[in-house]
Amino acid sequence: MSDNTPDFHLERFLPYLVHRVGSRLAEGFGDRFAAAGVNLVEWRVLAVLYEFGPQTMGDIARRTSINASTMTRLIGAMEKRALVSRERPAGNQRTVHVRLLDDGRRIAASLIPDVVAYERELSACFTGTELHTFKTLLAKLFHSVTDDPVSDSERTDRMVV
Amino acid sequence: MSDNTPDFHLERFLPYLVHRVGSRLAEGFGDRFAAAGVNLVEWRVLAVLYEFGPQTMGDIARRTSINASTMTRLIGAMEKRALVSRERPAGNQRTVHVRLLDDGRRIAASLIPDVVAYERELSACFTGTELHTFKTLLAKLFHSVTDDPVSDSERTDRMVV
DNA sequence: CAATAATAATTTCATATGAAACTATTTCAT
DNA sequence: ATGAAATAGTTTCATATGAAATTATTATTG
Repeated sequence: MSDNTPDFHLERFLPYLVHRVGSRLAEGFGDRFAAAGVNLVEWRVLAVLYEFGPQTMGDIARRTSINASTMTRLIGAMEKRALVSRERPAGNQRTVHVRLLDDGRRIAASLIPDVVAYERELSACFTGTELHTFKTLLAKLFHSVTDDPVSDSERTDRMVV
Repeated sequence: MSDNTPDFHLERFLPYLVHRVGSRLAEGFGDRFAAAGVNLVEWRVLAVLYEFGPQTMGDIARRTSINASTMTRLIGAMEKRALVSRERPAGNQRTVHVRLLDDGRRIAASLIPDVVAYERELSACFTGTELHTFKTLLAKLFHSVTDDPVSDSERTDRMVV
């Protein structure tokens, strides 16, 4: 054993495993949105707005793992299509609150059954227990490598409501 | 219950969970390569060459989930830096065999301890059993959504050797 | 054994992306 | 309260990316 490199196998390397699964899932996702007139990243934005309600650019960026400058452009484009609205709230003028408009909400809602079906297809290889375990471990890992998943505006909303 | 949309929660939605974990892991990965003079996608290429030996452009593309045209550019750049070599083999002139050169192999080998350490940090939130289960489920899902992970040249290698 | 189809890689082209610089607003410290 | 630091979002700019067209080679089939 004069070899000092640890024994390493790509097929059991965590980032590799996650990356390839992520790529594959994203690919398979594509066509499901074409009909609704949105792409994958736009779906992600609609989904977090649908799920968590009105929120700041930064919150959406964090929740979708989309870069801030990309987010500016993305929300700009979605605003033009009247899927979302943008507003600087009176309370904090440096933030921008984004909210779903009717068309955006309609599209989001119409996609839910599709994505649920997609997930069901994907999960066909798992038992119910496996699926549950898998999701739990994914969430656990995510939280472990994340300091603050999401910040202010969500909390503000909770307090206000 | 006049509501016909299935109850849907993003935080338990498989593609969402995978995507955000993947993004996070990729981010954390970045700086570990800067010193060695390669970026994330270049690391991926080096890693599959290191693990699976000489192979075609297509094989690398499939294994790394990197698009074919991106791969052409990427291998071109790595060839210029003498990390890999490119050759049209006599047997099949329409394929291109890529192999690690000394510098590429050296860099790959030098990064292994780093990425192993990175994985260990990531896995700190898991028990040994959880980590094993997690990887197994990731691999299972990947294979389930994949027809043919990798094709010819690898098999050819096996037969020839 | 041509003619056609399929495959592998590359090139072109239009678009998407992220880092860094910039602007505006709010928070902090003295 | 005033100046300094921090934060949120946008803009600029250079680079990365993928889809489709292109070229070259190998397989198929009539």
